[in-house]
Amino acid sequence: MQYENIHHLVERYLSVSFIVMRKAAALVKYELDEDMTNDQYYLLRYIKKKAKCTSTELASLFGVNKSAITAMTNRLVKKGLIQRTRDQNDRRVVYLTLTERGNEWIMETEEKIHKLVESFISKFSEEEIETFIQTYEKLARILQEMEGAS
Amino acid sequence: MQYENIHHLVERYLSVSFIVMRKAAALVKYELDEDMTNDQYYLLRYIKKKAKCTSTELASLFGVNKSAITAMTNRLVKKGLIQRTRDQNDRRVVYLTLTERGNEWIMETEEKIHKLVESFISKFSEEEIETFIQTYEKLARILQEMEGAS
DNA sequence: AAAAAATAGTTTAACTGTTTAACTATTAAA
DNA sequence: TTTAATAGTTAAACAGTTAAACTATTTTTT
Repeated sequence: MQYENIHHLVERYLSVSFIVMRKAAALVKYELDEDMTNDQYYLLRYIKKKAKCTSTELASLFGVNKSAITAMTNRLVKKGLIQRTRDQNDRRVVYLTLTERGNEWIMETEEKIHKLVESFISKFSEEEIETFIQTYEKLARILQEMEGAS
Repeated sequence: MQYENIHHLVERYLSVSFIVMRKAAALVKYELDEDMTNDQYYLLRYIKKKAKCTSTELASLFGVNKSAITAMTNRLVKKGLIQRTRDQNDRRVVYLTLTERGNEWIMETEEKIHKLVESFISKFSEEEIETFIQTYEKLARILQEMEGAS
């Protein structure tokens, strides 16, 4: 498939995705407690959704080495927001779960972040945002497939 | 404006934007030389586009403190990819420009990154991608306005 | 014109996130 | 029962970030 202005489309995509990434990150950061980072928020958010998960799973989700996850989880354990428990059937595996404090923190924070996202999503028509998210989700699937292929 | 499933839309947006951000970053990184980072690519890309720019401008673009830009530009100067020159009219101002090597590097790299982005953009119909980018650009404008307001 | 305030950029210390390589412990496969 | 593979950690080195204090210069106020 070949478009006339493919070069221009790519330029627009690169510029806009960079800007949205940085500005959205800044707005999310603004909602968090002083001592918490965006990555820590996304990590806790994921554990909350899955109830429990492993380092390997997080490394794949974040697209980083497992040792990066070890470092991040160490900080969250130190803060008392998550805990490690070994699988009794396969003692290589370590499950990460939220502590009570971790659960409270992510609940409160999710509320703030939801309000933030609502505040800009509500500036689009329902049809526009639905179409946008559908294409975005298709893009996510394509990127995940490409990762495996390359 | 109130949607029925606003909560669900926000959840989808948060999940998909996180995944696309991380996976796209991994794919871009894969195209770069070993010793170059994504942020360095985006910084050089911006200087190329503007021909010359200042720390303050980059700090605003990246949404970070000026000292973060100083650190980044120091590394790029050390690598011989950019250079600093003082404005003769206002000697507080330092302009950043590409060196010849910096220009060559960004030209080669832009070609690789364009091919990468084309490879997934071409999986959408022209109408779908045009609509998507338009909404994405509208989102970028909204986020930039919000930043000023908050 | 002199003093005060604002602007552009740098330095430093401390921290988060990241990779690579070497490592431990455990389980699965030959 | 060796050998492989898997799950996770450690340590060193670096990129990116913030906050606060700083230098140098220009603009505004009085």
